[in-house]
Amino acid sequence: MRKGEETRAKILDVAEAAVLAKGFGATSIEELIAETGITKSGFFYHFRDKNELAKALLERYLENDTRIYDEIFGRARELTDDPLQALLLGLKLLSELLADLPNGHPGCLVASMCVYERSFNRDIQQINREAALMWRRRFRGYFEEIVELYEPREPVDLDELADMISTVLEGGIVMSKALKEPKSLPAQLLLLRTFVKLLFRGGRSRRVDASASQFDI
Amino acid sequence: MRKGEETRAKILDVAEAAVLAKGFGATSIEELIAETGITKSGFFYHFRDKNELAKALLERYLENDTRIYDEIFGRARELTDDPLQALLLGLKLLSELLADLPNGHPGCLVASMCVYERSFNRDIQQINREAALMWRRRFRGYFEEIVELYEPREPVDLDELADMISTVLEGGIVMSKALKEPKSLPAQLLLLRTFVKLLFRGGRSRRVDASASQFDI
DNA sequence: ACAAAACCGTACCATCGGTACACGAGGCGG
DNA sequence: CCGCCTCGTGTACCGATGGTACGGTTTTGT
Repeated sequence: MRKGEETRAKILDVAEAAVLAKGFGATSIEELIAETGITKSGFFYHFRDKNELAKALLERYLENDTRIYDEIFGRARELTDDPLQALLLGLKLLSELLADLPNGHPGCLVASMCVYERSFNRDIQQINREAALMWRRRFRGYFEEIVELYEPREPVDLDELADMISTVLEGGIVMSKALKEPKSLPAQLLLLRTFVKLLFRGGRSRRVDASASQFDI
Repeated sequence: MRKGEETRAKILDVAEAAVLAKGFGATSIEELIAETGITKSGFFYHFRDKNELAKALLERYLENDTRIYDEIFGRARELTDDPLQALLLGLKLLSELLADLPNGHPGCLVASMCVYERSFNRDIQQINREAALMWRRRFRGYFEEIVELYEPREPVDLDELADMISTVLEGGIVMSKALKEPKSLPAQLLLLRTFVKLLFRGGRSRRVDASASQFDI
């Protein structure tokens, strides 16, 4: 029981690295079992087909993703009472985390699977969609707290605003890879941070004491 | 000689649609020749291997891409003397164009090929990089004109700012596909437009007559 | 009319995803 | 200690695919 999950995890580890490096289609099962030290039968014992591998890969990736976001934005929230400051700090922390990755961001599995689209099962597309909606809910929640205190200088839809964080992250990953400049991704995230700052700061604050919002984190 | 290019173009048409729908790896040559009405030998007469198909595909895609940008931002530039207004108008026109695509943006080949990365030849990666740098130069040019007249409210790097347009476009495509909401991409682009507006407007204008910049396009 | 360009037909090969099925090591409870 | 279940191994096989090789044929420009 324990051993099985170990092997399974090892397959997923190897597969994730390969998929992020070469794409899902270019990752062969034979290559995975060679590096894992397993046989073909062994592989198909754990995963019925390649589709189920993709599913498991995606689910594990998203769990880890959620954990990281919870940690970063949770920590930011602990450090300040102001929701705007918390988000700005969270974006900065995330940017620093991304900048510290030695070889740049390895790539996003969601984006990787999005490219394939119709080659995959419906449930994978569903997982992808739910992941995007999950991100939207998360960041929208942050922005809802913010607009209770700060009036945006321009009218914006909170869903779209929330989506922009995911958009810049996904786009930043693509552009970082295209440019071969790992620093591009964290830079773009900081630029998005500037946008959030411009959007809510300098505008009329809805709360009485807005002095704290003038500090630059 | 003319006929050859016709067939070649037809192959590229079929291939582009297939690649954008299913990804490059999931697109089989046999499928392409079936839909093109050509034989395998005929295919390999035009392209030495799949790699060269990818290269031709990418080059053609980028030429078309450049043409569209030239047209849109050229038209915007003709309609106003103000570089900021021109860019804001261009972004709006581009957003409208993207919103009018019935099935949403078909996908970006650059992003599609970025995912594959190491499965491709060096020259494809090089083309990808040069495409990204080309976009950077284009948009940086626009921003350079702008900063001569408008002082940004926050200090920004012009390369990063230029990259953000590509970033939002690429990320918007990914998120649109993940969310299955084609309208997300044009919405994100308009949000980026809001950012540009906030960044340069309301700040001190460097020119004497800044009244025109207060019009909302 | 002639040569080059633009294919067609066929045969073949290695790899890959996937199936099927028989068998074996190891732990765990009874 | 027996038998069962988990977790695999080993082998053989299938269809599809990318790719090669090569000879033949049609189409086209000149």
